[in-house]
Amino acid sequence: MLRHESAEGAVAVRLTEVEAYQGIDDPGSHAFRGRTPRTGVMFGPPGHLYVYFSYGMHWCTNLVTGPDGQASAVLLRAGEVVQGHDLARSRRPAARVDRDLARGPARLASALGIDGRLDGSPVPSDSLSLSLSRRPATLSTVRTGPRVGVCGAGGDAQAFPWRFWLDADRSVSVYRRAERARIR
DNA sequence: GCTCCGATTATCT
DNA sequence: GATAATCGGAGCG
Repeated sequence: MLRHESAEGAVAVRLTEVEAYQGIDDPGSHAFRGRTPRTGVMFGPPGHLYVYFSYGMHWCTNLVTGPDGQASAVLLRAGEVVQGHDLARSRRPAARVDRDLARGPARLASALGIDGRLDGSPVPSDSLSLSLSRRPATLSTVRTGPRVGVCGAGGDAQAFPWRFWLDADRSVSVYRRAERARIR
């Protein structure tokens, strides 16, 4: 469960879908081409947010997981809002039902009120915390598969089956064009 | 529920 | 100058 408390209030999300990115050896990772100004945080110590801007309009949130210098991170792809529903709804006016509040990486960042200003923020901190959910995942409910929207070798389902989601959880993001196109 | 399509810009080559 | 770890809305069923 990830919780962000800002001046507007607190929103917490129970994570239901993530993707792993290993680092400089992973062709699907932003870190693959080495350290750049954008990816600098990923190369730092674990326990920090790596927030990047995608497709010209969306923010996506990662948690740096590997040791200093390794650039491993986990992309937070989807979740279920479990605290601060009203605030999350006001940040996500396009979501018609609560299930869609954090169903997708950019939606999750938006619902939590995370943007580029939080790039590099430590977790935990006064405003950010990560904790066990009241409904923790079990091995039998976690499914794995190819990562979404990753182009080239990094999207190879055999080599990098590093998308993890809760089976049958309706807050898991839907497959969209980028992934379907790769399957064909 | 599904498919198609356009929006919009930081980042790197 | 091309690309991209995406989303929302329209139209259909």
